[in-house]
Amino acid sequence: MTDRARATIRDVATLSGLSICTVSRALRGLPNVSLDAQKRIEDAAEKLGYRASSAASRLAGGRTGQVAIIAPKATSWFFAEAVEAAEEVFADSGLDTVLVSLRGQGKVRDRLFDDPTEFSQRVDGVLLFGVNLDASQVEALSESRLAVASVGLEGVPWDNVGIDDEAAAWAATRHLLDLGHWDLAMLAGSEPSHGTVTTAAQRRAGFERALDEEHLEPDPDMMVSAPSTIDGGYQAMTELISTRRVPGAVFAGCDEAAFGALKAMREHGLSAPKKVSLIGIDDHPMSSFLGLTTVAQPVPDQGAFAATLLAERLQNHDDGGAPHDHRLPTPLIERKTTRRSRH
Amino acid sequence: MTDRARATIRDVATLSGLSICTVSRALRGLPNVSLDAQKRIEDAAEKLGYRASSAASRLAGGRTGQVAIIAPKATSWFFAEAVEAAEEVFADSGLDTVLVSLRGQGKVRDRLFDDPTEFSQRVDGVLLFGVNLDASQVEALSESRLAVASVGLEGVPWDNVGIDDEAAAWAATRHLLDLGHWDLAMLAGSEPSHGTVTTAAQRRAGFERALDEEHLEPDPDMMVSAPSTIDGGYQAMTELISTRRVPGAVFAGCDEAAFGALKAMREHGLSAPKKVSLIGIDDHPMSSFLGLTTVAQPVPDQGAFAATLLAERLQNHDDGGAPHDHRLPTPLIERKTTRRSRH
DNA sequence: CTGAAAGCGCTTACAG
DNA sequence: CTGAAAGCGCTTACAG
Repeated sequence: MTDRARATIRDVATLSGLSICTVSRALRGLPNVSLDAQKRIEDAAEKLGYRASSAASRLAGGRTGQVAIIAPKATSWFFAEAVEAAEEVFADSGLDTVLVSLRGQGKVRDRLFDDPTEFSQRVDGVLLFGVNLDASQVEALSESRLAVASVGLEGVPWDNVGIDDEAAAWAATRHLLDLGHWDLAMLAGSEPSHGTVTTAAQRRAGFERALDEEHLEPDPDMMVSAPSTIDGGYQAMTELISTRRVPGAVFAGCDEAAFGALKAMREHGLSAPKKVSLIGIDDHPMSSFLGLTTVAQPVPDQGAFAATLLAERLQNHDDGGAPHDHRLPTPLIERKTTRRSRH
Repeated sequence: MTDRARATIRDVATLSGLSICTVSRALRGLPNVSLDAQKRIEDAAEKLGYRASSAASRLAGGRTGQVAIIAPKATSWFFAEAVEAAEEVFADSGLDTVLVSLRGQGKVRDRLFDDPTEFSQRVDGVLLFGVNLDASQVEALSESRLAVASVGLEGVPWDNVGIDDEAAAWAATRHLLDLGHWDLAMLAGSEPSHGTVTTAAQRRAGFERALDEEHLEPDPDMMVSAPSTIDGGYQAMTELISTRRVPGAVFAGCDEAAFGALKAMREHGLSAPKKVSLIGIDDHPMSSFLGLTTVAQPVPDQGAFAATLLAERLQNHDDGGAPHDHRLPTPLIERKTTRRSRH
């Protein structure tokens, strides 16, 4: 193109009749600019369609106008939705978003986080999606000049947004118990479900707490570990049915595992809720299609909220007070795979 | 952090005993550098962990080291997978990827593409995913200094990767015909399926061509338009069954529509392939789970291939010859929703 | 409240 | 093949 030359700060200075440096101050909302100057500068900038060069600005020690979104995997339903929502918020805040997928590889993560300088050169802040860092990485990051926020982490020294996995699992189990089921099995995630190591463990804890409240002893045979995938759920449920026993109800640690379980049940002539009640967690887009009862987690909301917090910190030059851990609600959505026990 | 100062080009120059400008040339692979100098510079850069500042480099008129991935929507299965694959290729080529989601809104697209200067300031190239541009936007983009590549477009003056939608639809229909079905219905996409206006139309054309080859007249009643979503397929199939007639076989313009069709059939006591044979296109991750026969399109491959072409253009300073339109194969995957007609 | 000067780390002609 | 100089468009102290 044609790239008709963009207006520079010098053009704005000339047009407004003020110096470059006053323009710079005015446009960044810094103090020590008279009302009159401010107005003339804004008018000039507007008329010229001026937009600061991010490269020049960054080089001179200012902002890049960019944030990084870092996720273990961009293809999963969860991340795709959360990332899109976050990107939208950033775009509305005038920030470009750099996407960094860890591809599920710890080594990519470590290369990146062992030296946050890598980032601080190109972005103003990072939004972490379920990326588990070790203590020294957390420290390095929080001491960097970067603004940080995350989704689905625990005990981090920056703004975090997530759900209460333990409570969600408890609610799911509680639903089963309330329907009169006491012979419960759990398809428990055996690995980071959204990259967060703790998710699976917490969901298991919620399950156990609900049983405990009813003075029910969890049957080890009924706790089967399953990767948080359709196939994982399929394998686990198949194993349960064919080598152990058919429980009265099943709590799948995530919806995708529940889908697999559904398939395994069907293959064994069992159906939900007729023979077995089945509940999941997540409210995957396919869940309503399959009629799966589940405990929903708000996915775009988590991404958007965390992005908003990060954008605000950036706007306020990071003095937004102490970091906060936000837990979003997880409503139970009763559909067709659970019903009252006949016992 | 601590941000221990990064090595600059000056450090590399000092350590290697050469001038800044020779270092700059050497590191960018430009000619006019002696073998000896080249080696000393590379060693020094390596030892210092030197990486050029993208801001400085950009400001001085060089590269940004960034590419933009522009997609209508980051949440759909197709884009999530293709984008991730592309991001991976870019990362391996040392490029950061800026994610831009159009959120399905034409106005966001137009604001962006009516003035590509917007981009050229921050990225070296753009990868378009099914983003339909009008003629003047295409021209502006191709005349810009940006390298461009795309997935799923048609007749554009840059590298493009996609599938042959018409041929894929033909193959799907052919499969039905080969099974002895002649009473065919199509659930035809009524809108941009992946942002590309032409996808739906081409799939419809492929369907019609296959019928035509058998001298079958397409029955207008059996061509029902359906948004390319589960619900779209559900509504369309419901309408077909309840207000028209039950065909012998159904070709769904995409797998998600096929899922919805499956549900509608089930609700009407019909099952595939018992009463009706059903085939889709895409090979959505859920398709194997549901046993759907389909014509697969390679999704990560399309993203990765297009990204590779773009990265190569960038590497070769864009003199890679004339742009090429690549069509990837779409194999038929026979599963459980189609079978031989009993007529 | 305002501006002249220096400098951020590169690249681009231009000499040698 | 190599290097000194100018400049990219900003921001940051520092004077006024």
